[in-house]
Amino acid sequence: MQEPRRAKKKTKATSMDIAHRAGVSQATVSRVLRGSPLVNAETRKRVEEAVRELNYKVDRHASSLRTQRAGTLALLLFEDPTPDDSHINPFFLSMLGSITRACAKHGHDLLVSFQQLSDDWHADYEDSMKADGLILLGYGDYIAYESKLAHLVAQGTHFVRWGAVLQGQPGISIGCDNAAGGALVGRHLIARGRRKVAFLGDASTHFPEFFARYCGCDGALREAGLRMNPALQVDADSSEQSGYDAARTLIARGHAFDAIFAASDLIAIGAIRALTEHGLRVPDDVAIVGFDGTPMARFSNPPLTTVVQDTSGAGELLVASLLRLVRDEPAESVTLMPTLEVRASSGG
Amino acid sequence: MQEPRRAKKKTKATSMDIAHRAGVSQATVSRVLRGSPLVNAETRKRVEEAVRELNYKVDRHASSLRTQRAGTLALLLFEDPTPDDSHINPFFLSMLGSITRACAKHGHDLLVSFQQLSDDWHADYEDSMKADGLILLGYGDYIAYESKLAHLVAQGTHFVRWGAVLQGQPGISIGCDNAAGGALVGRHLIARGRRKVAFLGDASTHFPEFFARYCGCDGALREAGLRMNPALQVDADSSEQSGYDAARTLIARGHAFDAIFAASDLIAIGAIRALTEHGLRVPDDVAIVGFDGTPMARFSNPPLTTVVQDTSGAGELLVASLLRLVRDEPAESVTLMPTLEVRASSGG
DNA sequence: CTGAAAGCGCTTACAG
DNA sequence: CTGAAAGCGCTTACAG
Repeated sequence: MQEPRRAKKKTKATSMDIAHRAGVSQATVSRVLRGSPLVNAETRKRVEEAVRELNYKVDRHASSLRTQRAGTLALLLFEDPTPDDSHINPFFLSMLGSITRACAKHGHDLLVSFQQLSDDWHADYEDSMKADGLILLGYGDYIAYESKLAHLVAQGTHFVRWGAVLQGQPGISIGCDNAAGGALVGRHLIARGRRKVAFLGDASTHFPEFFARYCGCDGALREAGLRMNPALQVDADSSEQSGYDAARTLIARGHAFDAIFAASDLIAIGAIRALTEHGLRVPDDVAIVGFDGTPMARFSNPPLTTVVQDTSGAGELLVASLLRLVRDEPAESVTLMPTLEVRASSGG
Repeated sequence: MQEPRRAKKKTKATSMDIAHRAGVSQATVSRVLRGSPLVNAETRKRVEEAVRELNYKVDRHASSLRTQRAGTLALLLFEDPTPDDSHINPFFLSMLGSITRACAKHGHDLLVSFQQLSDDWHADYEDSMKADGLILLGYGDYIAYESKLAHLVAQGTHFVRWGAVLQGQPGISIGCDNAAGGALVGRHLIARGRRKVAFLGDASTHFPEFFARYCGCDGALREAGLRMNPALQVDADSSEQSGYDAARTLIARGHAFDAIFAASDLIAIGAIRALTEHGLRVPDDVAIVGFDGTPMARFSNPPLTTVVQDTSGAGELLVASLLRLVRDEPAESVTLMPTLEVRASSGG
């Protein structure tokens, strides 16, 4: 007899209970639940009824132990530059949303974990059978990052990452066409009559996403006989504070500029704050364009023109590609086209 | 012979492999890995070495099947009013961050799932042994919600929820002391010389969090011989658009007001936009205070005074309480004290 | 179309 | 302190 100290959960039904109730073997119950065609329609109906009556759910661990499939993916979210709580880049949170939805659509569960880029990664999700594969999300110094990717490949880990798609890169990546995005910005600013475009964000091979945005914008300027001026580039990582600091540095240098291309929306919003404090008007004195298409771009003052990344498409593609890898099917890196959303910060 | 079509993952090591290598029984390997004291120090060392050499990880499914513990919690995030992708309330995303961290700290994994409040919930995470318990996050019509909570209790599901802590409520809740937060706002506005305080947000038992904020503010006004004027209350759910619409409605009503207490930061930011469009200055003509303490409050223009909820404390408490329930230990509902962060939108 | 049986990789009484 | 053995709840060849 169980001690009824508190409302005890009644013991969970097993496939044995279902079998008994439906008058079939336990193997047949399993066949029905896995959707095997090898079951008589009548039998199937009896089993399904028993399943409903007892509110039976297949035990995930028993099933996974037998099939050697977890039915789960793991999302590793890197948050290196801003280790302070709750200050995750909102762009990655949009990605998290779309990845979660894509997982559900593909009938998989999603484990979420935050990682320091510097840490040993929880790549052991797969070794412990907790997940069939990994989705890596978050930027950081790519040079350090790449060797870890190579390590994952060497271990045979199934993974996809979000980020710059580069030649000869280990593993497969899904990323925004950052150069195309940068070109959209360059052409837009030129069409608005701007000539001296500053860039806030690291622009080196250590941060290939930002670098490609820079180069794309430069390419568009060159089409118009202009070019980016390295004296108007200031390093910044993707945070409001960093954007604020970078804009102040830019102003302090004393070179003239009439537009800022910020490598991310957060940087742009920090830059607007710095410019406003300094008595510069946006967009009258300086046009500003961000990158990412985060919700806050719409609410900033003035509303921010931004390059919108296709987060829904990205989530779906990340999940679908990873599931292909898990099934040992071929998959390849893909680049997604961004779009420009014009708002008041660049003259509307 | 395996077909070497592509780099095959070498077969995963099992505890048997470790046992063989360390020259002990498989049972002893298991004891070492579970930290049993019933192992000789020498033996332990040999086993640990073999574990390291073969990069062995305990198989989660085998372990969980045996122990009947998943070692995993599930987070159900409701997003009813705004089903459009990527527009999740940033406050909940902060919560997600802190919950993730708290889970890691307590040695548990976290499954994340988005749910429609109207749907059948994925309460079956526990029935299928995928998770030991549920964390419920997200507001919505509480009246509809409460019956679902009662249902979960009746089923013996282990869960905690974030939200208003009410008398006689089913299950346990962790929530902000919304009335105290409202009182902070009321006293602050009075101290700034404001007298006619409008409220943007539903204020009924259907939305007990907003309602308590309203009542708390009203209580503070009464201490000063004033009170909230129902004619200055406009319904709104927690979105920028809804805040914008509500502020326009408020203005259209034509009653004088010199302050707005917005039930959330998103509502406040929408309200600022509406006021600005209408030629009203913040804070000179109207002081505005939000609620939540989201990152965007700092970046809004003007920066938004807001009631900061303790998301780190909340995440930790949610996880710790749920784990107590899972272990059949007593746990109870708790209310967390918020703080007021004063910025320029209320006169600084 | 169905059942009996083996086995996935652990954990933990039980016996020594 | 250690090993042999049972068993967690499934899935899937195998035999009929």
